[in-house]
Amino acid sequence: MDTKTLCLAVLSRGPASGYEIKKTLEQPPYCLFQDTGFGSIYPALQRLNEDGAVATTDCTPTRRPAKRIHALTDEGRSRLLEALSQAPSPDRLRSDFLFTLLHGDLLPPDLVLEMIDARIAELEAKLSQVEACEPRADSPCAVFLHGLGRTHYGGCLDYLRRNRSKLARDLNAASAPSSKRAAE
Amino acid sequence: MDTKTLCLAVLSRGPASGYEIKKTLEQPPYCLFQDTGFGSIYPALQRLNEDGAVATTDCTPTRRPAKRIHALTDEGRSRLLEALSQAPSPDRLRSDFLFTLLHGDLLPPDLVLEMIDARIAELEAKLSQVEACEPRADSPCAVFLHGLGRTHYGGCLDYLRRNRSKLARDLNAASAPSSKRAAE
DNA sequence: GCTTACATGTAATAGGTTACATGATTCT
DNA sequence: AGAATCATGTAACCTATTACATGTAAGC
Repeated sequence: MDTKTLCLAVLSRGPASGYEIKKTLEQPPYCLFQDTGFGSIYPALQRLNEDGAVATTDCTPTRRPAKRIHALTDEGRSRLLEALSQAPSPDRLRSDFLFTLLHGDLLPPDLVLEMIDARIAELEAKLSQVEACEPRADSPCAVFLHGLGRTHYGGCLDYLRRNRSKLARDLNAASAPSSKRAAE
Repeated sequence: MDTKTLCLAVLSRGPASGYEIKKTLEQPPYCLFQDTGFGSIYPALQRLNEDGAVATTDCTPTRRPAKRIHALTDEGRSRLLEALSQAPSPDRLRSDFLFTLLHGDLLPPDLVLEMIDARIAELEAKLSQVEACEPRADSPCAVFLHGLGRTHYGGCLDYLRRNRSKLARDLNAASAPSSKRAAE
């Protein structure tokens, strides 16, 4: 999904400014599977306006960078529908954490364990963030997605918590086969 | 992680050509959280060679595009270690599927359900792919990651399978509040 | 008074993806 | 003989990130 479609999707919930779109995208559920900066949003909104997909009106002309509210047009709505109807392109995950973990054998055991602890803390934060934003009950899809998010984060968290100590043992056994110093 | 680090990591398992690196990256476990094309790999290897991080030797000089084997140098190894020791930057997931699902209320229920079925099939394929590649028992980190992958895919799959029918019901109830045609 | 949040936009850069270009070898 | 796989590389393009540039309003 390109930034234009992203903007259209957010605008389908109601008119908004570029700044507000960015804020919406920063919060769950969007922040869980998308990320975009101002540098992508503003140009996208301009092109969308040129193409007639959104109607832009200056809301606060007195203010210097006037707040520009963008509203979906019929053209924009049908474009969004079309984009959404396409077969979704495969997920793209870039995870430095997972990548590092895969090569954890090259690193000092303590460092690996620290990274896992940090990840556990992050997942806890994300999970409570997800749980905090209750989906609207009138949207079956939002409810479904909410549950999926909870399952995903909860499952990973659970795994990390339950297998951390085993990894710690195995790692220390591998790094000290004979008998180095035991504790630090 | 940029492509250069990716190449160094693959080369830490042993010398390889650019083509072989690409193949390795296409398979689990790498393919689960990374993706890179030839257009990124070959330039990266050239720069790595210029920087002295890898030693490149033409393996089959008779063949026209000679097979070029790249081997990690000490410089390359310490560079890899350094990159791996950094605090991992946050995961970046771009999921058209999740994005579409979030806006599923705008789409015909049947289309949403079809997408979920397709996703279930994809996840089944990925899970069996992950389960097929048994990690080396001597690498605690690889074993840990393998378990994490299984937990992740298994958990998502389980959720989708168990909640699909509920979503179908809710979606049809929402789209036909009174009494449209029942079946198609 | 200072800092944070609001608010928009441009320009430079870096990076990756796609398409192109070429050719050998192996399998069917 | 033809297709698929092996094998490397360049160039164009597209996109996103980053830094820059500017200014207001609200809260501390």
